Amino acid sequence: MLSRHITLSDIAKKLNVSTVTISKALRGHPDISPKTTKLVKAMAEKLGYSPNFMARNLSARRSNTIGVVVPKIAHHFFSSIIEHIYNYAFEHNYEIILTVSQESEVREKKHIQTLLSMRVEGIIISIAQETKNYEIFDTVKSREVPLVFMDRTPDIAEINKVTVDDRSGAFNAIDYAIKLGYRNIGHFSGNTNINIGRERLLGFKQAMHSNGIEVNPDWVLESGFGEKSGYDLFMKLYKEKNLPDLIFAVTYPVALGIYMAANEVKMMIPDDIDIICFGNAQVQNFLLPPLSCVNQPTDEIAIKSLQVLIENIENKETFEPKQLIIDTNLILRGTCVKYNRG
Amino acid sequence: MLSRHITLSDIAKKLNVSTVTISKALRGHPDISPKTTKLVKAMAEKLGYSPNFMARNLSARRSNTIGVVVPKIAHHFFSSIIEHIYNYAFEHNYEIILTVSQESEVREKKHIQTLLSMRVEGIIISIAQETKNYEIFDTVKSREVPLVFMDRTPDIAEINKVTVDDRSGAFNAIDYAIKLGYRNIGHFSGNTNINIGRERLLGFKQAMHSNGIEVNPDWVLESGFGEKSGYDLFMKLYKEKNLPDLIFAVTYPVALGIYMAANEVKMMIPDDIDIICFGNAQVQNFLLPPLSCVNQPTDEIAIKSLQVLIENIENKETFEPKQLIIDTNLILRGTCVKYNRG
DNA sequence: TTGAAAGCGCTAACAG
DNA sequence: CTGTTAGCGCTTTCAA
Repeated sequence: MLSRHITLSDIAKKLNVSTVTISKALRGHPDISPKTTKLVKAMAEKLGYSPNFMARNLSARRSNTIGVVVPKIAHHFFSSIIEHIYNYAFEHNYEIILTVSQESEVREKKHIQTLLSMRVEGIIISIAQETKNYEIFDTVKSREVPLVFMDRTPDIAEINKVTVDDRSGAFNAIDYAIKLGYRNIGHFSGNTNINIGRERLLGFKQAMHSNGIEVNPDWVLESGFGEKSGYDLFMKLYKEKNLPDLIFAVTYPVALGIYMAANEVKMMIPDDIDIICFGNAQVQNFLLPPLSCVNQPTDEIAIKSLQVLIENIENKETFEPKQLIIDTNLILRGTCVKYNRG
Repeated sequence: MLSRHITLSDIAKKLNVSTVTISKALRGHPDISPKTTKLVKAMAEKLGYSPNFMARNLSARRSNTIGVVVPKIAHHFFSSIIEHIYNYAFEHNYEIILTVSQESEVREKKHIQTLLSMRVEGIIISIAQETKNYEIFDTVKSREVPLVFMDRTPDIAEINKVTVDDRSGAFNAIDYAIKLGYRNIGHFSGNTNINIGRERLLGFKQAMHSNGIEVNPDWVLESGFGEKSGYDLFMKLYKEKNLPDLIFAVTYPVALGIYMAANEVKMMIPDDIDIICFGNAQVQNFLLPPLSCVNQPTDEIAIKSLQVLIENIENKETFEPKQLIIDTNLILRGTCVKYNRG
């Protein structure tokens, strides 16, 4: 780092004033006369001054920075959410420090510690699928750093949460499918340790029950949220020669994994096996066949999460934890073939 | 921020030693006896101490942090690269500050200034498509902050660059297509202001020329790198009733835009119109039809970029700018239909 | 082996 | 309007 960087006192010396004057002038403080302010700014510009973020924040005791922890980034749902978070934060003058846990609890914990170390003013997190120990969140709380759980949340009371209505999203999808005539329906549920897995599974079961259909336990399989899970589970059922007619995939990547596996064993979607998944991505329109899904509005999730967080940051004393639930909607495309033939 | 955070002196008081002892002990400095070190660490743990990143870096004059600027994030190429960068940085004990320019020159500049302000030790950047003014990069240079341009680079000598071999990637794809029998080939070239647009266009033209085929200027269209560009250009040609047999799309999103447009006007890919694009994504296998592409190894791009950067950071005195060029390979799938029928 | 002193670059009080 | 003083939390000499 070595001081190739201009400091306040460099400018001060040039102008024969104190560093305080410079500091104030640069921030447009009303103490300083317009004349001096102009002069100072000009000199700063000329010298290529760039304020030392760390010194400034250390001194001012605030960082204007928000930490974000997501499990994955090369995944449409998260990359889209992150993009929205960046945009909104940018408009509201917060910096974002993004970290990626890679679905690892250890890494997640380390990232949170780093963020605390950076003295971020708040954290938005979507927890890793393997996360079981919630102590670290207590740590965050004890540091009085506002925290918002987004989409993937642990089961803790009195926290800020922004989730989608997973249960009714799943319910509506399956209920609709049943009304179309599907009976043999399976569900690749991801990890039911996490709310999204658990709730989607619940919605699935409720839809089955309320339509008087038995759930076949062979077809309701738990695993992860990625391509590999979809691929592996499909292959398992394929080898057992025990495939349902329709699979409800807990995420879009899981559905992709099914496409991959089906493709490999030359089974045709949607005729031999059909799919609906939770989570939308534009590209689903162009899959072979186009993939039906439960749409979760990523922009709304991102913006609401940030709004809650900022509100919490800016009204620490009076703020009460908020739980927002965002609606989903069913989008029917090439899969869910009975819809198209109906 | 208010001090809900434990400091060195909090620990020091508890233990009746100086902050210096604590500081050293915590960092495992050999000055301190194993006994005290153990005691200090235990107490720090107990109190939930987390070092103040800003204070530490301000004092130590280094941040152990690397800044990254990308134009987009909800795009497989970049999200994949970023994921690799995170992983590699994590292993090498650097923090990553990721920023997204959204293809905007203004935002890009602001982000770079923020990164400088944060005193990052180096920057990896993939420039926005509209960026024309390179002054900011001189600023970075004058601050002696190592800089690596990744994939999308400006035309400046004496800089670190990690790019793929865009020209021969494009050349090979088109040359191959021609040998398969295609004659009426168009190219949606993106923005040729940037190396990747320019080089891919060049490769395209060279392949055409070297096979003695005239380039039809109506079919070689410049625009952006996103879905919308592909969509708009396709619609333009469609309305003019002047479509080639094969379109070479400068990026995967541009190709997706073509899928969207073709779908809308009920033209069939690959029979009515065919596509090859630059850039790979796993999901391309499952498009209707699967999309042929020039594959760019994102892991290699990411890791090499970071390696060059870290080398530059750690050997500032002796380091010489490096230009790495990474090979591509052609992946033929459902599009490029003559291949499949050949 | 430990600690006192000084300072990183900046800002918040308070005085002048 | 401007400057002095003090201190944010930490690390780096250098002395004890």
